[in-house]
Amino acid sequence: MVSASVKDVAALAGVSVGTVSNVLNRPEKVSPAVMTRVQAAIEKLGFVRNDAARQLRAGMSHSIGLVVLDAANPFFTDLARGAEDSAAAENFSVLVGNSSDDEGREAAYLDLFEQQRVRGILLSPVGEVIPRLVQLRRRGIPTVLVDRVSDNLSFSSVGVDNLAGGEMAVRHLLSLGRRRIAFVGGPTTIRQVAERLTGARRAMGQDSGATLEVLETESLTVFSGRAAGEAIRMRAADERPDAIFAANDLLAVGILQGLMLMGDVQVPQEIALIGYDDIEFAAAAVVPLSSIRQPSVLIGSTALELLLREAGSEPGFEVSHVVFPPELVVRASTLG
Amino acid sequence: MVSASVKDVAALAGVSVGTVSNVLNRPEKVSPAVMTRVQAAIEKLGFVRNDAARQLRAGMSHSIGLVVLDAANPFFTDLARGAEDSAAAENFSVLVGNSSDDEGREAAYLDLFEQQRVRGILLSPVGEVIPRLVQLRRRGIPTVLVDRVSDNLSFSSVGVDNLAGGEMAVRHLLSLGRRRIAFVGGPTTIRQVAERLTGARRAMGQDSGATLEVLETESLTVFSGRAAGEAIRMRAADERPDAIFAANDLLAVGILQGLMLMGDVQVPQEIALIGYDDIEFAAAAVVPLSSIRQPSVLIGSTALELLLREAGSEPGFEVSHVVFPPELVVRASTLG
DNA sequence: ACTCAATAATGAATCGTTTCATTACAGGCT
DNA sequence: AGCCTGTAATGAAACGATTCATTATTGAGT
Repeated sequence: MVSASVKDVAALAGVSVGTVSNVLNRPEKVSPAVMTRVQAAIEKLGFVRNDAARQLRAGMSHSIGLVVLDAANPFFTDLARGAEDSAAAENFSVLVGNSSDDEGREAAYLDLFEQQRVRGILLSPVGEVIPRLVQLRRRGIPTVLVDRVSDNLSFSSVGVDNLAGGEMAVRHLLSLGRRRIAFVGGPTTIRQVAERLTGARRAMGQDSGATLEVLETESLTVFSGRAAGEAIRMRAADERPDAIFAANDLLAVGILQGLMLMGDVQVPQEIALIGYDDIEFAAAAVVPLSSIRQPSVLIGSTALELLLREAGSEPGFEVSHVVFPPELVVRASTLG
Repeated sequence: MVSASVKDVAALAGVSVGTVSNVLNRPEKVSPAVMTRVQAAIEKLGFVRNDAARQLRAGMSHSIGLVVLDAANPFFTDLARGAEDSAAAENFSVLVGNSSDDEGREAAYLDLFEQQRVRGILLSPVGEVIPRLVQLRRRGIPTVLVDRVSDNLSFSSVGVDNLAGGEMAVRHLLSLGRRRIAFVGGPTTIRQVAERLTGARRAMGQDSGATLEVLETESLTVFSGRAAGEAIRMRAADERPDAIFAANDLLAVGILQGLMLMGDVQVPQEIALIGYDDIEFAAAAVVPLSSIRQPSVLIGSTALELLLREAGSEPGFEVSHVVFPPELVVRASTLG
């Protein structure tokens, strides 16, 4: 026998299975004498609850599914930590899936989570998943969108205002007196990138003397950034921008390296640089990076709380949208 | 009704539940006519298997538990990816838990995984967990240790030879003609750190003209590294080491920044620097970092394969120990 | 026509836990 | 003694998928 069941425990303690269950779930209903007898039996047999059986009976699991775009990005690591902490406080656990920007993997995780009858799903979406989410909701599994706002109002969401963030970044660069701004980021099919760019354009609109150049990258990684930085370094000095807004910090770190190679271009003297996310590494870069902070841990914990609230409610529950304000963090890369 | 069961499908298709199950699990046993009828019913009702019920019946889940020391360290992110890919190939899924170097959290995840009756556990251990692992194995849940070798031979393990790695790093520094070597890392209670240091000492033994200084840090993070780097930069030039071996790449990145601040110390001219792990970021650092590569993805996939093999076997199965050789990767930080 | 074998479909039993209506019992009160 | 109340403990039913021994059906072979 591989593991003991309540029945075994009951037999050893000389009580009924119902009583064992009471010991486990409603200790106050059990007399002290029986209590200790049952506990001794549990101890002796090394009894461990079978979660599958509990779930089957309960009809729902005690887990939450989380699907992130990129498990290697510190932003999502932090977000996941926030969600896990909040979940633990309510005795839930979080299953993390990494979609790696791939619609197929995203769909596979949603299927898996549905089979597991998770209590709800936290999702930073890749593809056009709304119909699938509607279906899931109809089957009793609510979703909260994270790191994404505004677009489809029929699902709750928690995120940061990317437009405001983009605007804030570029306005900061303009306030330093910079006039030839470059936006580096891509692919622009990624919603967050597109929104930050829109925000940047909005900031430009207020200042007619300045220009905005857009350099699209293949991905939001350090390597893409480095390539972009080197491309800029190769230009004649008077063709370079005097400030760069990178769509995220990984890019910004790469750009920094591309620019400074051989000491060619000084940051911030010649080119000011600002990133997005304020990952831990931004502050630790060679030239500490200015950035637009997103409260990643808070986003995760808030989303989870919203989700649990929604999961416990009746259909027709009204969804809510939490938008945290982005915050400008100024460091050496945009001083002077 | 929140979701349909096999019974509902059977009723709609006008067959028995057993037949529905056959459609799902033994399609070859079912006549084409019935097949399509059942599939139509499944489609119509939006039937989704209930994983809890399957598991209960099967007695075991189709999941593997993985507990890592630090989800934010790219090394573990890569390892997890390797494990997930391998698992997916055999139709298993991986549940990831982050122990954050904390024995309590580690224990909590082991409990959770036992309740879920996972098929096996991949663990990079924090505390003294062997007794607990013995217990789990007795209950039918095998464990494979990752990123840890040699110590307890009663469990399978997959890792890299940290002694050899440490030796390799320091021998490389000596071969450059450097003589005043510093080892930066800590806390030395972390097994991997201690082993790398031992390896470093072994390399020193072969060269009597050289000295090894040990600088212990509080953690293996960029910030700890930066502090160590700054401390070294503050010394009089002739008291500085001429080469540094950092216990991991996060530290090395920090050290690099601490040293180069204000352009004071040149790497590698004045001080050569080598890290450990060869995370993606090492190659992308301002001065690309030499490092000791660990095949993180491969470690993860190998460990998972070992685990599944062990899970499918009889008790008494002999454990195995896979030790990958570390590999020296030379980049700009140790040239010249 | 009849037997036999092969193929399809059936449905009751099972996994382990929780729930809840029911029973058992002790002690207080008249 | 008889009745009532409240507390403890009971054990059968339920959750949903899978399995497997059994039954039904078909068709080939004589």
